[in-house]
Amino acid sequence: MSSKPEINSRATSYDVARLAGVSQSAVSRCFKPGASISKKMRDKVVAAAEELNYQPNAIARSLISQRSHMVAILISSQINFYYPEVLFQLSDRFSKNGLRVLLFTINGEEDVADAIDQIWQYQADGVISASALSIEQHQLLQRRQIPVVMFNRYFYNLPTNTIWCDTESAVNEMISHLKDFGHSKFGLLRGPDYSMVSQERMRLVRQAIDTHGGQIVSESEGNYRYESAAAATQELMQHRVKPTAIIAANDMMAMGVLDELKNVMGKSVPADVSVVGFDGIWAASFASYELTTVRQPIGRMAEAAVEMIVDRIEKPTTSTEKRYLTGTFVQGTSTGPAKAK
Amino acid sequence: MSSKPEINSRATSYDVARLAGVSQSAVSRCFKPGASISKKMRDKVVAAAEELNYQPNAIARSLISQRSHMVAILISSQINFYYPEVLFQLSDRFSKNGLRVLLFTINGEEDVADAIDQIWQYQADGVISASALSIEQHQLLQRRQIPVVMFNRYFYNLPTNTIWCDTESAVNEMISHLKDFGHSKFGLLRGPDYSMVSQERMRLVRQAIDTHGGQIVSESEGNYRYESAAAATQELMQHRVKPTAIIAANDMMAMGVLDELKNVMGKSVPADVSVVGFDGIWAASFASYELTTVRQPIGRMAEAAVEMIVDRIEKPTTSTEKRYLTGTFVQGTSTGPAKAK
DNA sequence: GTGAAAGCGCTAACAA
DNA sequence: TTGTTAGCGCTTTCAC
Repeated sequence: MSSKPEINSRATSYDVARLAGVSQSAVSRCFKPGASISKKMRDKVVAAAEELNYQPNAIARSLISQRSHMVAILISSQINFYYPEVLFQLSDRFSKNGLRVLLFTINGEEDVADAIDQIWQYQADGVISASALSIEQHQLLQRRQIPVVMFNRYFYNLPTNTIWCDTESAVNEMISHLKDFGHSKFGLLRGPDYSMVSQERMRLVRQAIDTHGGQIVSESEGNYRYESAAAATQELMQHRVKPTAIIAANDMMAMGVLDELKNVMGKSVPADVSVVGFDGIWAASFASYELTTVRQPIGRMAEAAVEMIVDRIEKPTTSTEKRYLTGTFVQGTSTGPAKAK
Repeated sequence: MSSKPEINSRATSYDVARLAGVSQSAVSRCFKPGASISKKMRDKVVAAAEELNYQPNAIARSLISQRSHMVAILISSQINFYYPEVLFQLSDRFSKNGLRVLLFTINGEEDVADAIDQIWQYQADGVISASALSIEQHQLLQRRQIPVVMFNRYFYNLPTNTIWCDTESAVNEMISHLKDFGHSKFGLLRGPDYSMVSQERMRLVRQAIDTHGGQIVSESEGNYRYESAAAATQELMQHRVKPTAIIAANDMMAMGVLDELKNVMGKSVPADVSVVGFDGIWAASFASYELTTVRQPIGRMAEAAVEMIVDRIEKPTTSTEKRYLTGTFVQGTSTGPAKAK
């Protein structure tokens, strides 16, 4: 009766072993899936464990087995609806895969450096980066043998594990859709210059406009955030030749464009101007916006990212891979016939 | 020259000690803030550590020191803009405090139970719960001596650490504001019945309506989510006596109400109906909504939560505390003069 | 199938 | 101030 450890103090595998009258290693085996152990032994141990409320100490386990079963997620803490969607999708899936999430919200370059150190110190098994990562930082992780999967970003000419959204055909559809509505004068709202996502999207847009005909009458740059769209919209619309359709590099800014046009400039969307975005975030589907956009299959991308990192953790020699998931064109009510001249 | 450990294999404090020609414990001390160590020794160790790219293994440190420096955050993964705001605020602050975040996104009751086990196994130093937690689950954490801070929820008659938003005076202002606009027929859109936040908000609303005069002509219930507002709005407006102002238990639903009224029912807001919400989430301030609402000081609440859990971690005997931060009334453009009969 | 024993990498007495 | 030593709680050979 007195073999119970102090109330309040946590039971260890030794306590369980003593109570069950077996060796400590037997207890360990009992909690290791697929270990060879007789039913009788298992029952004894489980009973003792239950009585003592025993659960293995994951920290000790990590130390000896060199596997923390923790995965780090790096994600921008910028207020932007895209990141939370990605984060929650990833997190939900990691827990289903028996992995814990170590969260690092990133506000600036220093945060990344710090996160990378913590990842190293805490022996995270892998990293998903949905935040800016420099080549040096990526290489540092590689040198430390920590598998990395980049979410929606990659480096040129560098083997990386990447989940990317291929929007080429969707962009084509989008421009063709605008063209069908009679649009030929486009305004472009780019993302930040350093953003590969923005570069790629804008490249595809230009290419599609070339193909389908039309011209870009004005351009401006935002920082992906809602607020940045207000000034950018003014800039786009102040041009001598006004665009009849505005293409923003992400939904967040497209929502800002729409709001500026409707609620500040007194324009009507899509009667006066059509607006399109990229991402397919949830908010873009709200009745006040109903954006026409190119949707990323965020759920499937998260699924793929988790799968990819799990594979690399289990088999570190697995070669790098880029997975391109196809984005889809989604027609909302933010686009309509171009206003007759 | 050959005392360097295998390239690729991580350096330990022993490797550093060997290279620096000192004892392993000296290395340990060097990385422990405030340990007594001579400058000369520190320089030697730091140089060796740098050469080997040494950083202490946090897992081993946690095992021996019984402090993981990890804090668990439980948060609903429901698609609702409120939670991500809270999560990012908390996470940013935890990293500033030298604590790592172990994230648990919660989809249902089972997820909570699972998270609680993981928290125990991973020896999280503390827990912030911004998700539903049963009394039993809370008590289990208490029995395991893990400090818990509840974010925006608490139990009656049970000592808990809680961060709560006091909206009483703001609600009064809100109702008085509506009254000034000539509103006297209110529609209430409650949150789920089990939600204390909703109960409290609705209680204060009723109380304020009693005080200022007016009647509740119709009521319905939603689940806090945007989508649930559509049907609820129809229900509210189908009543014989129609409300001129609708009060929703959170902004997310208020946005849904506004969209249903404007974009589906063809009403004008606030000309036909006024709409108010609770929370003060970022999206509620977008030009398409500009909700009149009661704002929670989310940043300060997060700050308080972090402070509270840090205190409890450092001094476990600290008594429980409830902190009530005051919400503020924010006037948007979703409210205006009541339509003359 | 089971037990004994050797660590994983670190911190924290305790001596010197 | 520094080094020696004993674990933290577990996994994993290795005998039996």
